[in-house]
Formats: sequence, structure tokens, C-alpha cells
Amino acid sequence: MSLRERKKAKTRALIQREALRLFREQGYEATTVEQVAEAAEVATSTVFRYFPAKEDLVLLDHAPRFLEALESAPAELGPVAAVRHALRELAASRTPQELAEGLERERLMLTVPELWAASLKNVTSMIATIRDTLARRAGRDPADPWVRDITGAVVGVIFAVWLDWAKDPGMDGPAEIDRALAALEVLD
Amino acid sequence: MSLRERKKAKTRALIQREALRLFREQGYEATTVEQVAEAAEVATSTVFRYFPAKEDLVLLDHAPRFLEALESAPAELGPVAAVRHALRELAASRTPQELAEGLERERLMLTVPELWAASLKNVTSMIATIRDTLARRAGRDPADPWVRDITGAVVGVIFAVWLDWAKDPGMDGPAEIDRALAALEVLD
DNA sequence: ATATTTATGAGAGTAGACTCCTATTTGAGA
DNA sequence: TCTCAAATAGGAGTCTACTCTCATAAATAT
Repeated sequence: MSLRERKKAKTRALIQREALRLFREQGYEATTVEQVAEAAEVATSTVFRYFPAKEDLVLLDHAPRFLEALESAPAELGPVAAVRHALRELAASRTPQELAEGLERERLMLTVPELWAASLKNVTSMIATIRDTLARRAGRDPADPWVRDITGAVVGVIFAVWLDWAKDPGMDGPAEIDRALAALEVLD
Repeated sequence: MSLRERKKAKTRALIQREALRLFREQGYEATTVEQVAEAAEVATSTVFRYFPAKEDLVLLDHAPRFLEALESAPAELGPVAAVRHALRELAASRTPQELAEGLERERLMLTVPELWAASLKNVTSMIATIRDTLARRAGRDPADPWVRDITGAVVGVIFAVWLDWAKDPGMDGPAEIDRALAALEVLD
């Protein structure tokens, strides 16, 4: 990785970090892109060079790893069991530091309505991808009602726990999600 | 109802109707408030007098009627069965015209991300209320994980069907939701 | 009919997201 | 060290949601 690339990655991360901090401190809409630029000590145009739109500053990107894990889960597992498997694997593959950072960001996203709203586009496309993956695993059409219903239930349950977790960081989120999903395995 | 009030209601409805038409025909972002004003033959400032923000042109909530029905569902029904019951009752109480109008608006809301985002606050408070109601019916604490998980699964499934319905208005949404929820009754 | 209250139109003005251009800096390669 | 390509700063400019003001018109009350 060249120096140039490293610098770019660093700048990008810096901008995003400062943006999230400001969003948390004073709200998403109340924060202007100019303020983000100032905080990161770059020009406003530079912010837009890295992030095509303000809402893109909020992207969450550990989705690919989850999808990968879901894809490569043992073929004999049903959809719900596969999701449980993938989640456990993902949790295990993350360093404690990564986990804390991820939790912080997710918490921020879930507790600040504007951020959640801003990331809705990503969330929906992520849900669609999960659905496609589950369909492929089961050898069914993604339009299949059964696939849709299972995906809906799984995502709904995960979100429900997630929301509680965001409100009470003391609880063991991953364990709760696992337990909640276990109850859904009757659907497999 | 005075003449003045009737006129206001008429103007308001006219603005909203024209707005929805334009949003449907050329997209939400691509439609300016000025165009809406022009189509409704009012001044731009008049649009804002009736609707504080562009996104408010789309909002609506028939939530109260559903919650009422849920509250008064037979006590012996489990949570999922109670939700099914309430939904059936709600569907029966709406005229075909109301149903079509509602669907049109929901469709728009679900397919345009920023509209969905705008109504997120209402949606989350609605989910919280459903959870409270289900908890009361079951004689449990709203913080109970079981209540949380059931609510999450139910809401997740309904949204999943809703999204598909929005994409394919030809399908029988209420029936699909009922079928999907039937599969969840094992959790009751 | 007159006075008062309320809704509207018209337009000027603000703010902030986003684009585009140019001069300047900075890393990469010879 | 010198040269070239890429990245940035700085700033001017656009677009549109949204606000404010005031004069006019329409509805209501007396």
C-alpha cells in the first residue's frame, strides 16, 4: 500500500470519524458539511470528493463480512440456523476493539433517529441481500413468500433486540440475539 | 362546518392530491414544491402554510384504529393471533376506496427512502405501543424479552410483506400478511 | 353596510447541499 | 534532483427547501 493510498484512507477515516462525532453531539441535520470539513481540517470540496453525499458519511460497512459468513454457513442448516451461525462467526472474528467501535457506531445510529433515517437506504439494500442469500441457500426463488417471511421475522427480531441493546449497553447483545433467533428456528 | 373551513379542507386535499400525483409520475426528489404549487394552482407559500415540510405532503397514520382493534381482541388469543384478528377487523372496516387510497400512499412511502425516513419516528413509536399492548394482553412486563421478540418478528414479517406489496400492487396484501402471520402462530 | 378577522398571492431573502474551476501542494518515478 | 500525475484548498456559483413580509381579497360578525 503506497503512502498516497494510506494517506487517503486516513483522511477518509478522519472525516467520517469527525462527522459521526458531530452528528452525535449536535444532531445530523443541525450539522453542516462545512462543520465536518472544519473539524477534519479539510476543505468542504474534499469531503464531497470522498463522500458523494452527506448521508454517505454514515455508511456502515461490516455488512460484507456478515454476508460472506452467511453464504459459507453449512449447507444443511435452515435459514434461521444459518443466520445464527453467521452471527456467531462474525462476533468471533472481530477483535474486542473492533467490536467496541462497531457497537458504538451502531448505538449512535440507533439512538439518533436522524442517523437511522439517513442509513435506511443501506439497511434496506442489506435486507434485500440477506433475502437473496437465504433464497439461494434454500434453492428457492427470492420472490418466494416463505423466504420473504423468514427474512422479515429474522430481521425484525434482530432489530428489536438491537434497539433494546442500544438503550441498555449493559446487556449482552449478541447472546440475546442468539437466544431470540433460537426461538425462531421452529420456522426452518 | 363553516364555509371557510370547508374551503381550507378542500385546498389542503387538493394540494396533497396533486403532490402525490407528481411524486408518482416523476419521483419525489425530482418534484419541486413549486411544481406542486403550480399544479394545485396556489402560491408556493400556501403549500408551506398547510404542510410544514415537503415530506409532510405524504404522511398519514391509521395506526389508532389498528391499536384499538388489537386492544379489544378476544383475551384468549395469543399475541400473534390477536394481531391477525385486529388486522382482519381493520381491513373489514375500511371501504374499498379508503383501502385503495391508503395503499397508494403507503406504496409511495415505502418506495421512496426519504419518505420512509421521515415517518420513521411515527413508526417506532407505533411499534413501541404495539409491544406495550401485547405485553398488557399477556400480563407480562413490556421489557420481557419474549414480548420484545414476538413484537419484532410480527412487525418484521408485516413489513416484509408490505414491501413486496408496494412493489407489486397486484397481490392481495392483507391475505398475504395473514398467511405470513399464521406461520408465526407457533410462537404464541 | 361596515368593520374585523383570516387566507392568499407575490416576491424577496436565507441556508445549506452540491458542482465546477483553478492555482497550489504533495507523493511517485526517472 | 527534476518531472509528472494526483490530490487539495479556496472560492465562486447553482438549486431548492423553507421563511418572512406585506398588500389584497374573501369570509364572518356587528
